[in-house]
Amino acid sequence: MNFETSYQLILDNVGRFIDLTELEKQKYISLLTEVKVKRKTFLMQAGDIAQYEYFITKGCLKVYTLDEDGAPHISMFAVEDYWTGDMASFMTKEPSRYFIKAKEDSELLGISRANYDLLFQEIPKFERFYRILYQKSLISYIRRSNHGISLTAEERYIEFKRKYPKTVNRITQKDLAGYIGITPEFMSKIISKVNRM
Amino acid sequence: MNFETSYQLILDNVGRFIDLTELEKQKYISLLTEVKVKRKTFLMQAGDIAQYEYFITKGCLKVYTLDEDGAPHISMFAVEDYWTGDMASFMTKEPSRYFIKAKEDSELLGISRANYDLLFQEIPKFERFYRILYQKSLISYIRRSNHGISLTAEERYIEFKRKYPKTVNRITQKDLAGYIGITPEFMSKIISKVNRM
DNA sequence: GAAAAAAAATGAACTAGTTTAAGACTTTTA
DNA sequence: TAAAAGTCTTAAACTAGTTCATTTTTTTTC
Repeated sequence: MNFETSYQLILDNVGRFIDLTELEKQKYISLLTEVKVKRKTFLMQAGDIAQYEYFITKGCLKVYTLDEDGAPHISMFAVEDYWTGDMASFMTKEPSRYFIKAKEDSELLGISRANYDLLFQEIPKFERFYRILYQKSLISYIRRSNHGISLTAEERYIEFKRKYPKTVNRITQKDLAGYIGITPEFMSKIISKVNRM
Repeated sequence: MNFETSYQLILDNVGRFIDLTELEKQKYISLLTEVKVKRKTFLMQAGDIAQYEYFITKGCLKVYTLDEDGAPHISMFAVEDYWTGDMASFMTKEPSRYFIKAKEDSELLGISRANYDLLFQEIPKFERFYRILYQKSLISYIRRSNHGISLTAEERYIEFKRKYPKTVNRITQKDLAGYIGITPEFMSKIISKVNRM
């Protein structure tokens, strides 16, 4: 993808919540870093300090941790038009416990911590953009953390399919199990049961 | 509690992230509504549209939903210096699925949706305040929704006790079970096991 | 396009957490 | 302050989800 196109994507995303002048758009874009990651390579690993927050313009990545037993727990699948990273590490500058690995060749736009801080000084309107972005994310995380605790694994799978019908086809059953919070074996059973219904 | 004191609490809370002039403080306070709720009464019920977001200056409330079987799922215990409400309903003006019930006589400061919108026009700095507030909440919800899925009930209980040692003593075991996501019977077993260790 | 590696399916034995029920203890209300 | 209502404990039978082991199918790599 040429960068014109990927800049257009991020400007459209920002444009949903705030209006920018041409000058502000140029300034904003000058603060971004273009990043490409090949399939099966890491954008970030546990132990790293998160240097960037990313906007995905192309591809698919998984964000996950490993528990003490080495079992993966997937916290999100990041696809086009999504923001990703480890915000806790990005803000505190402490080492992350997350891995971010590309499932497909992917293209991202990153903002460094220094530029993120600068952005608010240069274009204070971005406080509003992030206020609304975080507010919306918060609403969906609150819903997810309640659902996670009150629905059965089968219900969570049906919910995921309903909410992200395209993403289901881009990820393996094993990764979906890691997201839903069950073993791949049980995921397999659920899927064959749901398909039979 | 006199209102001087409760205003001081909310101004201190806001003051952690932004600096306000005396004039801005007065303006802000003029947008707030004082609310008292007696123990065992509701601040809000499922079906209501959330008219306010609340800051708690005194007391303890539980925020919960009921699932199809009528079983309660508690999403938070709100105590002094916390913010609460149903942000989804507050923003979209759609009916809430949450109940908020006082566990102790409580005092709150509410901001209505109209005043919340006005606040950003009058004191744009508040975009920054809420950007930071939501960002921090998001970080802790992301952590919680991952923990919820990867820890056992016993581990979640130990984690809760470590993180909110004071709150544990203000709520019943039954409510704690509703928060942890297990039955009161199993909560009872976990507590007697953990105390024996 | 063959070989190697990874993912998916299936089944049997197991465990964390639920359900139901009943009695003891504590708090609330009149 | 007695009665009622709610909370906590314990235990036995149950179910959703795990673990481990094996085979089949799909994807990746050279």
